[in-house]
Amino acid sequence: MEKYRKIGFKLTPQRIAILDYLEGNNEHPSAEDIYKAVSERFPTMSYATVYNTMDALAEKKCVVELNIDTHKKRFDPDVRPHNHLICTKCSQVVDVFEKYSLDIPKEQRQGFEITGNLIEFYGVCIKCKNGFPKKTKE
Amino acid sequence: MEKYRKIGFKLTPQRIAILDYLEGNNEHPSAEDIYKAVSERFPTMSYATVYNTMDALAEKKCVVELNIDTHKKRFDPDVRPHNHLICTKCSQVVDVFEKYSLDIPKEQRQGFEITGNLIEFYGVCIKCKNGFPKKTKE
DNA sequence: CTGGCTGCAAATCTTTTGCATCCTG
DNA sequence: CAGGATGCAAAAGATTTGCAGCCAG
Repeated sequence: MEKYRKIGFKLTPQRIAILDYLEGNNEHPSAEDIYKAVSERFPTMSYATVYNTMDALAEKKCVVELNIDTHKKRFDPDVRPHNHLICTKCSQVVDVFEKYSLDIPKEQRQGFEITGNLIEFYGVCIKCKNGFPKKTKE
Repeated sequence: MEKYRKIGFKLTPQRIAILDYLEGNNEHPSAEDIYKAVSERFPTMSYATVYNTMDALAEKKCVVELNIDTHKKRFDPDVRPHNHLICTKCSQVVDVFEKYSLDIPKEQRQGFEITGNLIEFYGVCIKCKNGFPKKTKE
């Protein structure tokens, strides 16, 4: 926790509650997930605070924003380089730490300077395969 | 054009205008881009029609929906399997047709049945590198 | 004490929906 | 001529913003 203060991230009770929720969380929660979980402890918690906090954390590279859903940002508190495996039925996202080194042949780079890559694997998770899909909106 | 009618896709003047706009377009346009371009010819064109048409095309696999931006869907009229290279400064997206075969070791699959993958390469395009970034909102 | 943080409400942006009308096949 | 498509306006969902009051450093 001290590390946050050191990098100029002011710790408030709300922020600590969010950090607690994110600690070790590998469910790639959305802003809504975070809001719902944390507002149980902080009934006055607002979305503005969730978004502010997540923006600040992303800026300090303490969290990664995922563009997996089109119109719902999700957050990954694990900032180690890794890829994702996404269930096409229930949208669950799990981490894949296998390393892949990918290169684009020069002829195909179109002048870009490559800085990195992200692999999204798609599949069907074990629950959905067995006919017990986790409920989601879509 | 005949091929659309054959697969049960009813052709209206608006739809033909959208298809014309998409033909050979490799700029991965958003609904807004499509709406703006096509409504010049069809002043009464509505977003509802753009979304309806794109949904219908996606369902017939004539177009692919891209989740590159968080809350702005983009469309790719090129349905051949390929990956994308995205400029982190101006959000331009270019196609990469190099083939990569990626596999997740069994131990890391967590019971998933893998169906596919998508690679997003990140980089800085030649214009942004040279200090002439294409204007975007963000 | 001061600048950054909070929380409410209102605004914004993208996408969806309801529905009466229109027109392709 | 029937069923799907259109287009308007309103609704919905996610995120952002304005701003007054609060509190960590």
